[in-house]
Amino acid sequence: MYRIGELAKHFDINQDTLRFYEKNQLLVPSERSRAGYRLYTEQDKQTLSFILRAKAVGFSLNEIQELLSIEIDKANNACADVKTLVDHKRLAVEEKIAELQAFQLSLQRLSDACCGGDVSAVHCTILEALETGETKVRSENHSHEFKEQQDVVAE
Amino acid sequence: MYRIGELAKHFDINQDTLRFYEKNQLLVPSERSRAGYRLYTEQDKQTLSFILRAKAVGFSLNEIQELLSIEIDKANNACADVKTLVDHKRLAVEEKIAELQAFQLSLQRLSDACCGGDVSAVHCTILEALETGETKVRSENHSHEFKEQQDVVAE
DNA sequence: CTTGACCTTGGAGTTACCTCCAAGGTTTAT
DNA sequence: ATAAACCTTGGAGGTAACTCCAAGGTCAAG
Repeated sequence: MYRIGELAKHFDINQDTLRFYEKNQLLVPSERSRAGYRLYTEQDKQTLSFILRAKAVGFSLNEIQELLSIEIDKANNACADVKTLVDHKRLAVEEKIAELQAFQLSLQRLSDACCGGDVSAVHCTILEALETGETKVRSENHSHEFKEQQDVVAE
Repeated sequence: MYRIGELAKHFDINQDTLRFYEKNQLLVPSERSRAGYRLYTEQDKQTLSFILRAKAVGFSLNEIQELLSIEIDKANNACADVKTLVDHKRLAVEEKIAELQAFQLSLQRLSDACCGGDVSAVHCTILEALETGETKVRSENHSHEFKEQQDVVAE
């Protein structure tokens, strides 16, 4: 059993965040001490860990609640519905992974373009690294002048 | 050249979001028409695409700006610093990917535990699927007391 | 020349997600 | 038994990221 302060400290979050999660039914401590202190079980701790990790990869608290409330139960007829929901989430996660892997690759390219120095890359940004399959090589066209005026188009 | 409405429609976002991004220096349209209309180039469109994808995988606008402003330039002495930043980001992305893959796996298990029906799983939640290496099999302990979870997080 | 669909700006309002505060009760150490 | 370090509640405040609104300018079509 953890008290709110312990748990908060363990995950380096604010106690108020835990109270907030409780108010919003994301994480309700399994017990209360006689004095009314929140008491979190090991299971609660697991759940919190899940919540924080899900948050870190871009799920909203609403989505996380949705995930937490999924309970596949063969005795339940709604099983097919649940499966649909899960598969839907799975697709979303798959997309996120793909996005991140593209990121990963482009950051790698950015890193490689730098200092490592066997390539002739002179200039590179994340966008260029993402865009092109290879490290963008701009062999010396630094046309970084300011263009003074917005001389129109669009009639 | 795209006008704000076209671009917004293309990405299914609000025009005001684009104005907001401009105000916060995330995406400043390359040009303005004589009348003052924002004109976005193909390049701007690319950048927007990047911003939205980065957002989807949990980066804050501040972080995205940081990513966008990374410019590896061999002529620049700050190259090592940039490499450090990039590698740092790369680590963060790697972690996100790992998290998502764990998710992926557990969702898969959830899905498999359902309907597919060759296993004897009777009950399974995302937490249990994450926790255990195998599909959690609870052969018949339905302690489904009522949990009155009323007011779910906003709606 | 008017209509309607565009666009502009500044500023206010909203939502999600916390974070802080005040007033007070509980526990533990000295 | 008093201090400190915990905890409680309700409610206000804060930040990020939009989202909406009003008043008005632009532009192609009829």
